[in-house]
Amino acid sequence: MPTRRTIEMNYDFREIEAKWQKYWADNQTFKAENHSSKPKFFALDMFPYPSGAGLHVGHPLGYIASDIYARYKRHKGFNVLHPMGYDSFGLPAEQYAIQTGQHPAITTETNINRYREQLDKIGFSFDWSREVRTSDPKYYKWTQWVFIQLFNSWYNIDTDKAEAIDDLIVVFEASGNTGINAVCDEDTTPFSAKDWKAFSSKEKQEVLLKYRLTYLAETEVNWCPALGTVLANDEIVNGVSERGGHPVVRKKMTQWSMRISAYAQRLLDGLNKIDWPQPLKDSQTNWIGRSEGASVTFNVISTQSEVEGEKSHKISVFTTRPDTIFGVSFMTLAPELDLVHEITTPAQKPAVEAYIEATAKRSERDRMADVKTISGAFTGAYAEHPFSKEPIPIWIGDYVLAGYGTGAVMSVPCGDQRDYDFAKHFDIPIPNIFEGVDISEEAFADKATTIIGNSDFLNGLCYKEATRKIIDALEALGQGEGKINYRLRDAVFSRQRYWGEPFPVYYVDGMPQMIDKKYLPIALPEVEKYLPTETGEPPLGNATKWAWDTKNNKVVFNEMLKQVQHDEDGERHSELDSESHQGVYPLELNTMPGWAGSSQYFNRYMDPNNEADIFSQEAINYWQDVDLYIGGSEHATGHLLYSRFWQKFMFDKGLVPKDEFAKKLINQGMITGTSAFVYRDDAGNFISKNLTVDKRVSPIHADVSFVNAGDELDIEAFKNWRPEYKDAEFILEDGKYIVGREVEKMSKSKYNVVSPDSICEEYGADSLRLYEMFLGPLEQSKPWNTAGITGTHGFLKKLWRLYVDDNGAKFTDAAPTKDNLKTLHKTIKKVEEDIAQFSFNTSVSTFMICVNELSIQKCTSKAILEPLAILVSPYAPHIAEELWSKLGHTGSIATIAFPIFEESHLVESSKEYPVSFNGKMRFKMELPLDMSKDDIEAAVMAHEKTQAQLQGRTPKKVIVVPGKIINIVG
RNA sequence: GCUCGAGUGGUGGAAUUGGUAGACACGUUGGACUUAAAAUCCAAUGGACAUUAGUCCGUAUGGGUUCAAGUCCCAUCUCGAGUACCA
Repeated sequence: MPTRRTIEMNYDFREIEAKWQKYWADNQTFKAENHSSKPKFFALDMFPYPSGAGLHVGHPLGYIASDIYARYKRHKGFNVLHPMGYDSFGLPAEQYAIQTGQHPAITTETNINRYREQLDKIGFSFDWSREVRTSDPKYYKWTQWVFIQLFNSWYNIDTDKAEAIDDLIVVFEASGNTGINAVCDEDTTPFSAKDWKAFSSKEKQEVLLKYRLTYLAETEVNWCPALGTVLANDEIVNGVSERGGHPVVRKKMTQWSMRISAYAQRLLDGLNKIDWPQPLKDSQTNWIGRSEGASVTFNVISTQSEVEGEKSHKISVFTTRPDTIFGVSFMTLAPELDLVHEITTPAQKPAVEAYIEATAKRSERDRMADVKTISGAFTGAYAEHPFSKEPIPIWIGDYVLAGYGTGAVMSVPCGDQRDYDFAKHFDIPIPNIFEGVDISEEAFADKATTIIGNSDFLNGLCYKEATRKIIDALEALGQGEGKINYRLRDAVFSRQRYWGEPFPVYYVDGMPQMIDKKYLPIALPEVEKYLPTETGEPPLGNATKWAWDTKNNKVVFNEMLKQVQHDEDGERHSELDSESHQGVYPLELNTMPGWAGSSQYFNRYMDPNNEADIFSQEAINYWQDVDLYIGGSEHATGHLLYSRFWQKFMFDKGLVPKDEFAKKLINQGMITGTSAFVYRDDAGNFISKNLTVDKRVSPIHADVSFVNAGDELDIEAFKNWRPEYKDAEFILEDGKYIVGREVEKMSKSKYNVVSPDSICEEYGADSLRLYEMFLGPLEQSKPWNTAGITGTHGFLKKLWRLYVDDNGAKFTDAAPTKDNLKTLHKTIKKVEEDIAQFSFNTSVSTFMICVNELSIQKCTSKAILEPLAILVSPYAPHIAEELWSKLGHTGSIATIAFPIFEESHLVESSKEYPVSFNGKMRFKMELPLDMSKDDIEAAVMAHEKTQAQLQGRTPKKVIVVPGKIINIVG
């Protein structure tokens, strides 16, 4: 039993860490103030989804890095905002609810509590008074509120920002929509002020919906009738659902969409002013996919079969190569375009319809994955070339995607490989419009060396000139114009799920109405079952109390609705005539997607308990934006793009002062697990790894907790793991069973998960924090190996012994020696440089070197040991606090000023020069640093080893770089 | 296919503007202390040759630039991440 004395003298991390974690909580040490004379610093982590599996050692990596930075900034005199919260809406909780009937709110609460316990044990300096949870009605009230703001806005291209929909109505009333330059639906038709005034209220709402930044639209989704739900592309494998293997069909559904495409150019431009990793910026750039070119309209030539009175058709295409327009030998349409049915001739109808049916069966992903197979069908129709007036056959082909551009291309086989392959396959002519280029084998797509030929008025021109000239000609003809196209599509914002934010929306006459801010939040209703309804409605269709009473402004029971009608597809419609509804209307049944709650949480942290506003202007004006954001790169084109979009929208509305929410972003790398394998032969025996050569064995994952640092298996533990292993035979080598090891993603199913709890228990949080950083560069992925933690744990013990030994406190008031000061200041310098570059692994080594040197120097001087404790504090805060109090200080070390580096302690008078011969280092010699080049050369030449190296030769050249190196050539 | 990133001992990884390759750890080996173990401390540890002195090889591969290359240039290979018929 340890005496009081040994607890005092030994590094008892368990007691120390518990003590300081309690101190920080009791004293609210890390509470950030919204009023401060100090400069602000906002250090943010991507908040986690609280899964049932808890944290493994990979999760805290980024949190430790940002915590070190946050603590460092406090030492540097900043008012630091370092919050944490939970992205607590999501599918796993809902799945669990479906299986067990347990309410997702309960499992979510349980998981959050477990996360909190695990996070607390690691000693983070989070300001927990600012915690947010996306599934908390007090939080999602503001998610709903932002949605309403988006609904009430439209995008004005002339001012290049979002503006109030009310202002748009004023314009409509005065002059219709013809003078408006807005981002809106493609099918928006022109109307005058007079037309507008003549529209019914419903017609007006329909028109406005085409302009709103969030709007209802028919979207194609992957519908799985058996599961009664919509699936994401990656939930579909080989055309059937991943869960259950049910068939999936493409289906059009009315869903909320976000007009993010309005911000495409600004999202692109904004990348230039933020310090984010280049790969992440690249992937956003590719995702937005800007391409410059022209839109060209082709007239479809009337066919004899055309029904009388049918309007003439036009096909609009986008092309990046309008200069090659004289090389067009056919056009290709996406099979799903409605236009296809309208232009197909009777003779071609069977072939075309068969083809459309065949492509509908393939998922979008299948179609995209299969690049090699060329398929298509001729419609029998022809388009007219805008200049040559020649007829151009119109084909359909699944290599043209309905969702990109207009879903139609002008095919130039000599200039585009896909068009070339298509033309070859179907024996379509391939006219050559390039000067001096052979296209008998493949298409020619190099813009830089293009000289146009065989193209009427474009002959002899290069790509740039031809493009300019053809766009002018198209404009003169009224059949085209220069255009910039973006790949970025509007984002679907509806999910047929239960565990998400409800929309603050009810429907009158099928038109969506927003609920006033006063009555928010609209809380998730209770449901019996979390599955879709029998009629195929989303889970909220099961709610019995889910209607909006506009008289009393509250959610009421569905009985208050007079009737609910369903159409053939099972969709609920509010076909209640205005007499019968008595002011009660059906509420939206969809919920918001996972990214809704995470798109503005960083701003909410600034003023998380504000009930009147999303945040006060005072708070946002003080905190401004995120100074450092750390998180995984997997969010590159999801969360990080949507958040930037919402931020720009909020900026347009004057709600936030910055149009980019995070100045600096770092992607932490993944920590991989080192899986362990045992090898079972056909007889069921387990054979030690090195005896498996030439044997037929199957590797089986063994839990890594059964394996020691020497890869030896704890056979008893393994036998007790599973009943089927109870009586297994083990064939040993040298009396041991050795496992095989392999680096894989850390995952429960691979039994290679290491939990931070057991590490904290055995070695302490400070050891864990240091080790996670010591593993390697923050941004790289690296394998976890628990055995190595003895390195950082040993360092902490060594650090402790610098201050305390068996006789108690060691430190003295003795003046520091020159060596002591040199060691200290070398460390300050290196650590500050490392933190500035987020190179935390090298600063841990630097601490080790520092402590090794001070131990050798037998340093006991408080003048060294006090600043050292502060230096270490961001990395290993518990031990630093304890040492600080042992040094006689009261209160926390957290805001004590960081030691100041003084160059004077590092000034050297001499240098041990490496002396190289023909670039190879042979020996070293100590020389004064102020020695002139000539004197150095003379000294080196006089050295006996130089003569031995030269063996009588005369050097051709002697290179002296003062303070660096000497190289003798010859 | 395209875009981006990375290849250094048995392992994780160091190495400012080109200037002593392998810091710091883990592991391994030997030693001290101990009845023993743990803990701790000391020493060795890229490879080959050599009694020592020392020599040669060595940062994925092949070239190149340079007094000097892990670092710069060209080509190739391998691995990882993202993305995908984008007109």
